[in-house]
Amino acid sequence: MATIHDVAARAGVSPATVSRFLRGQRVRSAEAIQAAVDEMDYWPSATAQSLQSGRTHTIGVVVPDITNPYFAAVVKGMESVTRHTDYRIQLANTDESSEREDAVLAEMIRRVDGIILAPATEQDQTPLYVRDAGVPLVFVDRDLLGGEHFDAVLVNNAKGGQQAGEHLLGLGHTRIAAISGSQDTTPGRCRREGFVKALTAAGVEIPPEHDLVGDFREESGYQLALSLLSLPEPPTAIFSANNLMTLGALKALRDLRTDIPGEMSLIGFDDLDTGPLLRPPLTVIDRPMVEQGALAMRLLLRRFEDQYANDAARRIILDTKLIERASTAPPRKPRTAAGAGRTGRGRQR
Amino acid sequence: MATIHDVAARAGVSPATVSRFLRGQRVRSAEAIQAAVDEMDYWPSATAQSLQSGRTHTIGVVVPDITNPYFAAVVKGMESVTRHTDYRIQLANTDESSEREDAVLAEMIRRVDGIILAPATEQDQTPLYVRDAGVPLVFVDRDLLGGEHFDAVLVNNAKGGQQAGEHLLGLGHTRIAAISGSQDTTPGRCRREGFVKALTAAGVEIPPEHDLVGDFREESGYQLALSLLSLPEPPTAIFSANNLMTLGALKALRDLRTDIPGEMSLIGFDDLDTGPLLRPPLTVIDRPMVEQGALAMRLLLRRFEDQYANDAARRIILDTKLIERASTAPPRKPRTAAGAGRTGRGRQR
DNA sequence: CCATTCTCTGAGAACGGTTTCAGTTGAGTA
DNA sequence: TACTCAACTGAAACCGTTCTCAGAGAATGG
Repeated sequence: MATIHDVAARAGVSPATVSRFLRGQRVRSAEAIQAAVDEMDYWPSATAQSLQSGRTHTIGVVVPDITNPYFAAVVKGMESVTRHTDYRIQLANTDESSEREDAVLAEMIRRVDGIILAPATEQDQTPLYVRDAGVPLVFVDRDLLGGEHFDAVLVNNAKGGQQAGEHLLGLGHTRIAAISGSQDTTPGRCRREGFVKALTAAGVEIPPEHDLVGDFREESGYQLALSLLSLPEPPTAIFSANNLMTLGALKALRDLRTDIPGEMSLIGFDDLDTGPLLRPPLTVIDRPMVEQGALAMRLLLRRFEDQYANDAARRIILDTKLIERASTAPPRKPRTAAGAGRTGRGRQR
Repeated sequence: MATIHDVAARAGVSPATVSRFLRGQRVRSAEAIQAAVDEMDYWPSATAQSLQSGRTHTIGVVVPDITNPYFAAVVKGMESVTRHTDYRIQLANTDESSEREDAVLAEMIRRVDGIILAPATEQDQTPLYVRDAGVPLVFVDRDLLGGEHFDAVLVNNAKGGQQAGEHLLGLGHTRIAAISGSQDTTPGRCRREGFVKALTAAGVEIPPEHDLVGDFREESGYQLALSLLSLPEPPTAIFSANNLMTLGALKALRDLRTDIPGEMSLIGFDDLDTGPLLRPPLTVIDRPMVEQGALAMRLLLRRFEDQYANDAARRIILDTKLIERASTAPPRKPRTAAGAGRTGRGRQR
């Protein structure tokens, strides 16, 4: 690997002059230097430049699970922004584990200029430590309790949950269940709160056995849906708080041959590529995904510009949107008298 | 940010001694140094260490599209390996563009210790340049013409295509179409070749208008499926060469209300999370995904161990597996006499 | 008690760039 | 011819580590 000294020697100038030439300054021996650079196929060492400048031009991106299509889309959005800059992305998964997140962050702050994080829980303290280390931090998808002073790109989860609730109520459901996400994450908590709020406002109560909490993974959606279906009096509609759990719930309903939406309506949070192709096509609360990633990256890159470096935290809250497809419908038997007879698990076809 | 000099001064020793202590050597003033490190919350600069050692402990991962569930899974597999090491992943998308890939690689070789690449085309020359630069390179999913001297983790694409063809033939199809991927990629070319070979071996010809080539993206699957359906004599079965194009084809069939598998059988390459949930559940050629990523990463990390650094290239070729679900079935009317009547586009229900 | 080994230490030179600072050069002017 | 000033240059310091090497001090052996 040729160094700047080698090039300088070959061109008959000092390393300083080569450095100046490469950064665009006018230099007397430009041709000679260019020739030497070409002949030796010289590229400056990024590491040496980083050491000198104190900047790595690398952004750390920490997400719970890259195979979750939502996060894949978010990362793609980030990439679409960095592509036009000289920043690159260092990626890490936390598998929804705070410990893993702590380890990743502690490591990362030594090698990146900024971090975009979807924290594993709202209570994490490590992110505060990241800021102390002088590394700008942007939250995406999930917030932190006391995170108001950090940039963030979120969605109005409470309203999204509310939309889901109101949609089911509007169809006439009254026995409604929720499969929520981890209650120590912002989306998990807020989606549930918004959902419950909608029901309460309509005078519909959600009994504890219908108010379940999962962990955002497919398996928990599957298990919790199974448990709902085995209740003596199962709900007529389920709200599932993220894409993977919705998939799990769908599998459970399929396994038990529950008719959707005849016997059970299902509404999810976050659309899927295959959402329209599923049997039945899924009704979901949708939100911008790629855009969220792109916005978060732009927010972060702004922090590197002197004029914005000390601005107040910018909190971008995007709106959710109901996409009505065919997995929700009015309940088959509108609740008439108090049911003494227990509703058997129906078999279709 | 405290430096090793600050710590040394505080502990009353030289920087060299602090460095030695930190790397586990025995040192007389261990307690004093430890105390200084703790009090100042000192962490060595990764950049300075890199400059000194010549290693960045970073692996570049270059894939066409991280939102493709296959590549997301592959990356996750890689991450599951690096997690237990002190290597991290730098991620880049190429959007299937050779130019973008060239730019990314040229940049990357200056900042990573090794690269795992799914090349945009088989003809790319830049990867050879990567090796010249002394950066170990491993191919995953896709190979390079003349890439035999590089480590690689691939699947037996030809055999996979053949399996797909034989499956359709076995069901009795004779009017069979293929929606292949880019023919300048290994998987695109080999899957098609294997598929055609199976048909040819059975004496079934695939006319040019049934032998279509897409670009691995959903939209091309959609468009090509549409064009197949608009033929005067459409096929009774389609083989689609990757997950996204299969999704596109499925959407086209859905849009035209084509009955699957009644009117049209569909077999895809690569399974999807939602594969079993789709209407109908998809028959696919499956392959290990997470494992492929993990294997590729292990292959690469081996190159950093002196004892393996100069070993011959290791080429791991994994097997594909047919997963029979409900999107393939015998053709409704087994081909009897030469059809003069043109088969209208059927409407169901 | 001296010679020999062993263990630990710090100064200083890398690593490969950029930046500062004090020149040097040469053109333009009096 | 001497003087001024702008444009360019190179030596050396610096970024924060690790490594080399010579030397100091302690332990061991005779």
